[in-house]
Amino acid sequence: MKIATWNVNSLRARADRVEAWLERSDCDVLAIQETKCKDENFPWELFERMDYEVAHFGFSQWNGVAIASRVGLENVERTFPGQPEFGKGGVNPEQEARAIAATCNGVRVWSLYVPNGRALDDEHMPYKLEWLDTLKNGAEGWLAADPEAQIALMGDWNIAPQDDDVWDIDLFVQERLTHVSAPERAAFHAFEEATFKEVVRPFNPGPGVYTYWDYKQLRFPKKEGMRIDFVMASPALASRVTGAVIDREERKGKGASDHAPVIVELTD
DNA sequence: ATGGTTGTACGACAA
Repeated sequence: MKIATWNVNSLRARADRVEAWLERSDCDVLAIQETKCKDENFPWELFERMDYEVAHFGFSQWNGVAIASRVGLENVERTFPGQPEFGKGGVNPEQEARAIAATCNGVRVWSLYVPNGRALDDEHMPYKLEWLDTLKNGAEGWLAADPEAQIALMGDWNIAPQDDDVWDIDLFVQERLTHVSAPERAAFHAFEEATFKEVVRPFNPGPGVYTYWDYKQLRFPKKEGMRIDFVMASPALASRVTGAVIDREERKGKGASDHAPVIVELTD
């Protein structure tokens, strides 16, 4: 079985590329982030045509997550328990469309779009950290309830856990940029301390291996990217992983998302 | 050339 995650940066703008990619990648499950649409605008026919079931969670032009599967799609869950709202205590607190889960052929798949902290001193940063901590606590509970659970926490984590996960760590530190700060990295490593294993890196070691390249400043041709898309697997799922691929080719050409798809192969 | 983009409520804001 092959499961994948991909921040498509608008599913409607990317519909043709997503369809072509599904066709050639031969993936059984695709966790999608940044659909940037509501259900009424969602390209349901695309997935019908390709014989995938699909579940979507999106209620505005922002965020939006989905899971497509051709090996079953059961017990769909939108948001994780206690998922923080942004602007809590403000006028319009909003629980954003950043997490959806479904069980696909025995694997509990979460499509996650971790909040962007925007700046180290921005109010989105504590939101991001609380969001991750709450998810981690929940995931710990799922494993405590069933240590053999096969859980895939996959998506755009908006964190670069190691210095060589960005093209120039000195620049990030000097400019006080997000994604590489100690609190963000600690929030990421907390999942590993909770016995989840990031299963993409071992098959795709750096330096210079990325999953995202900014549209601006010719980042892709200059090979200046970031490794911020990950698959965190529970121990039982991690033991099934036989390979992982970052599909850098998909970042090429006109009309590409700024993120590459990330595929994980599992034994039966 | 010292900036270079792309997506979304069409236009300011997010990444």
